[in-house]
Formats: sequence, structure tokens, C-alpha cells
Amino acid sequence: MASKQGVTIRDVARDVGMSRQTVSRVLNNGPNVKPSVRDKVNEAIERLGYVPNISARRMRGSRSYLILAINDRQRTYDNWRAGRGNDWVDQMLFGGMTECEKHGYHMVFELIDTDPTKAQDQLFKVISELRPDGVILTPPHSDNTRLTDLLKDQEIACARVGRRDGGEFVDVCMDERGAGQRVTHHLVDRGHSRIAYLAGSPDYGTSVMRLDGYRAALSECGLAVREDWIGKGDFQFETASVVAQKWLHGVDRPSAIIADNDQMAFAVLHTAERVGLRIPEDLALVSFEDTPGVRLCVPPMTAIRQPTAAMISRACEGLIAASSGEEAGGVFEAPFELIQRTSTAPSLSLS
Amino acid sequence: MASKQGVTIRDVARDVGMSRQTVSRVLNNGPNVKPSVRDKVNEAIERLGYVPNISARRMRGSRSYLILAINDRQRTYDNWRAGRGNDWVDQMLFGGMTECEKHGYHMVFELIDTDPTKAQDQLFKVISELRPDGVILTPPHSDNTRLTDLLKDQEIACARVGRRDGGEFVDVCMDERGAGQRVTHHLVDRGHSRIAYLAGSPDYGTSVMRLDGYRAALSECGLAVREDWIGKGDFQFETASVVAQKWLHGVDRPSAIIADNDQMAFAVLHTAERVGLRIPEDLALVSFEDTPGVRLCVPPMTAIRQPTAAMISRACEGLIAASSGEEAGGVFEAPFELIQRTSTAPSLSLS
DNA sequence: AGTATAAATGTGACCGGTCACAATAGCGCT
DNA sequence: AGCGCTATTGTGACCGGTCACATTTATACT
Repeated sequence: MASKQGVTIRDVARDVGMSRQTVSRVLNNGPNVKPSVRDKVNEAIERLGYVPNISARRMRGSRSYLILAINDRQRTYDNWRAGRGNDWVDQMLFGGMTECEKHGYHMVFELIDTDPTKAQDQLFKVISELRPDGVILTPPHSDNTRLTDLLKDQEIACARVGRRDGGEFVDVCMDERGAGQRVTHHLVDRGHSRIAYLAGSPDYGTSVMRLDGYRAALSECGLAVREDWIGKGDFQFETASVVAQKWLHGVDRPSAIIADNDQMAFAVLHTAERVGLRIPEDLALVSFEDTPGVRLCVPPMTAIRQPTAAMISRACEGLIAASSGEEAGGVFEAPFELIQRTSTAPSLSLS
Repeated sequence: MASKQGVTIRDVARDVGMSRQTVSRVLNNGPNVKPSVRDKVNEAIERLGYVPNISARRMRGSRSYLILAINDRQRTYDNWRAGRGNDWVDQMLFGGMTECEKHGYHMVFELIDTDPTKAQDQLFKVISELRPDGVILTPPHSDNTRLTDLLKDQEIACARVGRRDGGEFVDVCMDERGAGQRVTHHLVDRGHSRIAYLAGSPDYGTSVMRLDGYRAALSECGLAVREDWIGKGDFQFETASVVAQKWLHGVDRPSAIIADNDQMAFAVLHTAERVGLRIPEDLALVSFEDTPGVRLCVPPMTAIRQPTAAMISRACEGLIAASSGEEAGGVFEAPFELIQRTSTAPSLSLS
């Protein structure tokens, strides 16, 4: 099964009686083309149904019109296998694709392993094959310097989701620290002073920043930070259940828990139910991830809504600008939203 | 920002003192290469870190090592916008990518419009740009003959999700009719005889087949089909709410409802709550889509679990085989599963 | 008008692979 | 050794664009 080629640039050139280079100039919005010629060429392109072949463009030219989005294989697989979706992937796809389409770009998704060395090999392979104009790294790979070094070495623009260093990188992020603060203040405003924090992994920069915001907010409110109320999770349900169990089973227990992702929030929810605590009356709960599950569970949870689509969209924009020769590095911070739902509704017992 | 090229096939050829064609033969598992040479070349490829460039391969060669997956823009956008995820996309991504990776292929996702003419133009553009080896069409585009004709004309292999005609196409599907039957029998087994069916859209072949299975099962059980209990939905919450409202508000109401997708099932759930019907005691409910929301809502719903990942994986396999020159068309039916949850639990009032 | 300069257009090479076909090497057999 | 045949390897062209540079045409200015 061979895929034949349709109309080529030479067909268009012949049709308008110009050289292929002139047509190429029109295609790339190059300078020094007489308006009348530009119009004539565009008309011919339209009429003949000419569409430039991306592979050919990539050969001699420097652009491939491809943006590569990298996700973590284990994380994606776990979510998929467990039957909870990858809301994240969906939003990336939508935000990225919409932006790419505007500029005539395409998105390719790839999964790579968590192990830094394997990840490096896999990324090397795929960028050698595809030679994308830009690569989007998502956590935890945004923090892997082997990958960023590789991309720098290969002179491929790189966007990092969840980082905020900028420089030559297109860093897109949310104000994680601010979100940590906001969530904490939200709970304090509701009358809570015994607020625990169920952290994800210190390997994730985002986790660290959120936790930092939590600490800061407690200080701002004149509340002490209890280190035993900072739980060490791993984004998984099981581990979080153990921590929640420990916290909730005695008398000296938190009145509110902030969970670093939806799975850990669900773990708290289940544990609370098991030990007979009602939400929100006996325990308030906030999730840092606003997935369908979080919205639909009982009670629906208050959550931080990450602007994933906006971030990826911006990442694509930056990468495309960079591959057009512009200085596009820097930090773009997308605004988060705190969605208030029942899990932190005002409760009588506290007022 | 130009992406430089690394090691090329000529570098490898020079290294082993052979011609580039010989290296090419090794790469493509071509015949007539002396084993010792093959080994030497492979060693050099490994040592030099050579990875063939996909764009270059595509130029003179007939393969692009690209599989294109097409999804409907409106549907994806609606789901995304509404804050419910696209579980479907996630599974496609995972199933497809895993299969592609095995064969050195890559997946590109694209969204196209529902309108058949627009869809055709958009597909034409993207296949002209990318020249993929295969295209996966998902509902409702699997039923759009303009698209399949275009692909046939362009000699690009095509897989259709949710179709079962086969022939030159790689059709992957679930036994939709069987699922419709199974769901209906499940309800009858639970003692129901007043079973309504909230259909999606007659534009979707899958919807039609499921409905057919429902009718068949009722006949098999000696139950009459009530046409007024076959609701015309459009996969949307709002429309389904109206239908559910009509059904549930009187005395002559169904004791069980089958919904063609999760949104419509949620609509029934909400409507039931509003009119004071308990699930499953007063009304049983089954969803044809097993998304995270369906699993997490209250009560958790019995649902058909579509083997999306398996179907897409198989589609990729077929397309890759086809582009390798094999006769790969045909129908592949992936097994569905009925996941029994609380929404159809045995209820006292019926026993 | 005549020349300097800029604008517009054209030409050949080239990117990194694969194709078609040519050329050489190796083998079995008389 | 000589022959026929097959297995193995090599050569030049080529895919469809873009690059660098050459060439022609238009505009500006003395």
C-alpha cells in the first residue's frame, strides 16, 4: 500500500508560469513577492488543491511542523489500567491541537519511561526519527535535566510544564504556591485551624511548591505547621489511605485535609467514611486536581482547577514562535481557579 | 531555531565500509544480506546512535511510519468544555501508541468537524501534509463515505472504529448488537419487563446496532417493544433530561432505562432524583459507556465497558500490516464486558 | 538619461533516505 | 576450468520541498 503524492509545488509553479521558489515564497509568507503574483499563486493553490508535504519541507528546510508532547508511561498506564481516566491527556490533546492547527502544525504524543536513563534513550530515538520543532515535557520529565540537556544539544526548543525557571525554555505553569496558599486560606476562612496536607512526591516540583504555599498560608494566619500533618504520599490511593487512616483514627485529628491529587483525595474520602466521619461536617477536604471523579463523587469536592489546556496551548505557541526564530523563552503562568463544592461547605459544628 | 541532523545512513555506511543501500537493507530487514554484515551494521548503528529520519524515509520510500487518528472536534470540544473528560481519547492514545511503538510507528491525533464536507476538506489537508500510512476513523466519521472514498482514492489504508463491513477496510468493533441484547437480558433477569431505551443518534451506526439488540432481546423474552419507550437523544444531557422527565413523571413508567452513553445516563439519574425515584429500588439504570463518572457516581452504574484500547490497538496493527503490503482488511470484534454495579442491584420491590 | 539600490524572480544544489537496476561474488555442477 | 544461477553489494537518480546565490526588473536619486 503506497501513498501516492498529489499536486506538487512544481505543478502550481507551472500553472501560474512562475518558478517553484516563488510559490515557496508565497507559502512561507516570504518577502519580496508582488501582491498580484501572490494572489495568483494563492488562487492556483486553492484551485489545484495543493497542500505542501511536511516531510519534504522538513528535508532541506529547518522546520518539521511537528510538536512532540511527552507523557510519563507508568503514570498514564496506571491511570488507564485502573479505569480512572487521564483527564490530563485529554486536556493536553485539546489545548495543544487547537493551537497547533492555527499555525499549520501537528502534534505527536509519545509515552516515555520514568527512569531517567531510559527516558533519555527513548527521547533521543523519537527526536531523531521525527526531528520535531519543539518538545513539551510534562511532570515528572520537566524536571529531568538529562532530557533538557539532550534537547539543548540537539537544538530543539523545549517547553516544560510545571517549571518556572524560563531562560531559554518555554516554561508554562500554574501558580502552584499561590494555589497552595489559596486552598489553605479557603479552609482557614471556613473556620479550620487543624489543616493537614497530604503531599504527592517531592520529586515533583509542583508538589514542593504547593506544600510551600500551604506552609506560608499557615504562617500568615498565625497557625503552627505540624510536621506530622504533612503526609508523604506518592499520588497513589493505597499509600494515601494508610496516612489518612493514621490521621483520622484518633481524637487529635485534623478538621481538614488537602490532597495533592484526586486519587489521594478519594483515599481520604473512603477512609473518612470507614471511620465514620462525615464530609464536610466532620472533615473538610480539598483536591488539587479537578478531574471528573472529583466533580462527581459524593460529596462533590472543592478542588483547584489546573488550566492544563491553556498551559499546553501556550507551550505550543512558544515552541512555534521559537522555531520561527523568535526569542520565545520565558515563564507563562496560567491562572488557576478554586472550584468550591460541597466537601468544604460551611459546617454547623464549626461555626 | 534549526534542528540539526545527527548521524546519517552515510555515516554508518562509511563506518562499516559498505554502501548506504546495504545499511538500508539491514534497517528494513531486506533479504540477501550476509549475516556477518548484518551484525556488523547493527553494531555500528548501535554504537554511533544512528536513528533513521522519518521524513527522509517518507520521501522516496512509500512508508511514512505515521498513523493518523481522527476524532470529532465538536464531541471532543463539548466533553472538554463541559468538564467531563474524554475517556475515549485517553484509551485511544494508550492503545494506539503502545501498538505503534512496537513497530516503530508514531501516532498523530487530529480533530475534524462533524459536517461531512468540512470533514472531507480537513482530512484531505492533513493527509496531504502528513501522508500517513494509515488513518483511523472514529464515530461518527467511520460512517462518512466521503472520507473513506477520499482515503481509497489516495491509496491510504483506513481503519474504521465501530463498523463491521470489512472488505478492504480494517474494521474494529465491539459486538454492539450483542451488548444491547446482553444489557436487556440482564435487566429482564433482574425481573424487569418495562424497559425503556434512550438512544443516541441514528447517525451513529453503533447506536443503531445497540438498539437493534435491545429490540431482539425483548422479542426473545416475549416482551413487546413500546415505540414510545425508545427515546430519541443526541448523546447530550439536556435532551436526555427532557425524555427522562416525560417517561418518569407518570404512573405508566418504565422500571428500567438503558442509556446509550454516560451523559444521558446521568441525565436519567438526575431526573430520577428530582422526581423522587430511588435507584435501583424504583428504577434500574444501565449506561453504555463506562467512564470514570459512571463508576464514581451515586449509585455507581452498571455499564458496558467498551474495549476501546484493544480496538485501537488492533486497528493500528491492521493498518501497519496493510502498509507492509499484507492483505489486512477484515473485521475484528473485541469482547465487551458488562460491569454490574449498584444501579441494577436486585431491589426488594421487584422480587 | 544614467547609475545605484532595492525589489522581484529564477537556478542548481541539496536534505537523507529508498528505488530500480547494474555489477560483482559465491556456489553447484558438468 | 567453465558455465549458469543465485546471493550479495553498489550506483545514480529521485522524492518534494528549501537554501544560497545569481539574475532580472523596478524604483530612486543625482
